[in-house]
Amino acid sequence: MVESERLKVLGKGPRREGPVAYWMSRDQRVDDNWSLAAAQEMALARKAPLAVLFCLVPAYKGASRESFAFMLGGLIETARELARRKIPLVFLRGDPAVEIPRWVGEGAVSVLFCDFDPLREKKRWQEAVASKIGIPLFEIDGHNVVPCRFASPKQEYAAYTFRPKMKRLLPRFLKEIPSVERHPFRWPDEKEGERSLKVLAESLALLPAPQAALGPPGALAARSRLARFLDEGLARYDERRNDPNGEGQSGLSPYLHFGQISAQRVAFEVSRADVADEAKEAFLEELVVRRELADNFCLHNDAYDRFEGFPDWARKTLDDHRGDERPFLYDLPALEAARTGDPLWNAAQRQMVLRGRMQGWLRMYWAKKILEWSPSPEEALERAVGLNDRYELDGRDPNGYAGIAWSLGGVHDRAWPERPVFGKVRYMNLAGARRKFDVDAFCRSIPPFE
DNA sequence: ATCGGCTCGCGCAA
DNA sequence: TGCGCGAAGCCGAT
Repeated sequence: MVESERLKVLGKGPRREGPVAYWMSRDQRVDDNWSLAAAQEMALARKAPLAVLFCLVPAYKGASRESFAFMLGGLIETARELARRKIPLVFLRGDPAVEIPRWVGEGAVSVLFCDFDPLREKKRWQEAVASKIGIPLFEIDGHNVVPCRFASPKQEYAAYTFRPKMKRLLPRFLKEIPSVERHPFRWPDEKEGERSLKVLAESLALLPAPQAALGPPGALAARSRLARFLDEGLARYDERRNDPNGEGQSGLSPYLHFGQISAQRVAFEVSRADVADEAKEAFLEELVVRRELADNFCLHNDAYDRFEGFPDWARKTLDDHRGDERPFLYDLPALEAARTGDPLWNAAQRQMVLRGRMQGWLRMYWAKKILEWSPSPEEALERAVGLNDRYELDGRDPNGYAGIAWSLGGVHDRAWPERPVFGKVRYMNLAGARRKFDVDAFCRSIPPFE
């Protein structure tokens, strides 16, 4: 039974007979998917067929072809899993605001479910779809462990204001998730799913061959990554996560971003793991508190990727320092090609481009240096967001926008001693990195661009 | 190696 | 209204 806390009615319409559909976007999995479970629950109650829709938006936010390949690889697995349960995955391409209503109308669908997503493009698509389809549109938040709208009704000032709310609510959401069963009511067009699978495979064939450095996509790969982390990484997570040398982090971020694994599943397994409480707390702090704080930030702050989204004190202090001399200025091509005077920054940039992921602590350092080396905060923000969205497998995600806003604009942070360019925004430098870990070993470990 | 100061504002206690 | 405290820090003093 899906909790009402996960549900928001985005569109209303008359109750009528007909198939049920789920417009999958951010949660691209079959297992542990509350939206899909809710859709099936309703379809079973109505003795109606069920289909899952996915609408691919070409060139979405400048994502790299490797990111698309990672997503499509996961979607093919999802399509096969759905087929085993006699549920077609219908694969559309184009503008969701056009394609979803068209398909819903042609199929005489009676109810549509969708995922929760706080980003503006997704909200606009959902609004457009809701206004066009004339049937109920139900949003289900199965991406967050504690549903975002329920966790807090406003933008949280910092982690310390959000953490107690999460701590209080988390236990009631750490539980088993209903599985999706073989659907007894057949979709009218039996070939629909097969045709989509073919289109998916063709789309994937046009993209670059999967690179081993990026890691394998899909729900199965995500589960085995989780199993390995529970086995080998979790116990020492607290001491190793901030060292870019080695495998201290879980490596789950790309899977979580595409919803190839459920955060609730990860949190549930971690909470039951046989390790010290400190290790669990440290990981759940990242997975739940920080990750879901990012959704909170984007949902309640329309300017989540703009200067105007920074807190007053940070905007003021950055304004005060606009005229400061910037001794090292790089243009975007120099940054993109990892040709700056900072070997650590260059290595971090290469790690992102070559592997589609950057170690967590380095992401902060990386973004702050872009502020230091850009003519204005606005330019820095645009560059950081653009590079992150393009090259990170987990780019185009609230976590990226919140992380960059933390680094450049003091979001969820506090004021620090005033200095050039940064003003009172927290500063980081290479000396600090050297204090924390072996910088040279890290730089050597990332190969140069050829 | 360790420590205090730097600095802002939220949220709670009073 | 006062007070404690906070994602990953820096820097200089001891």
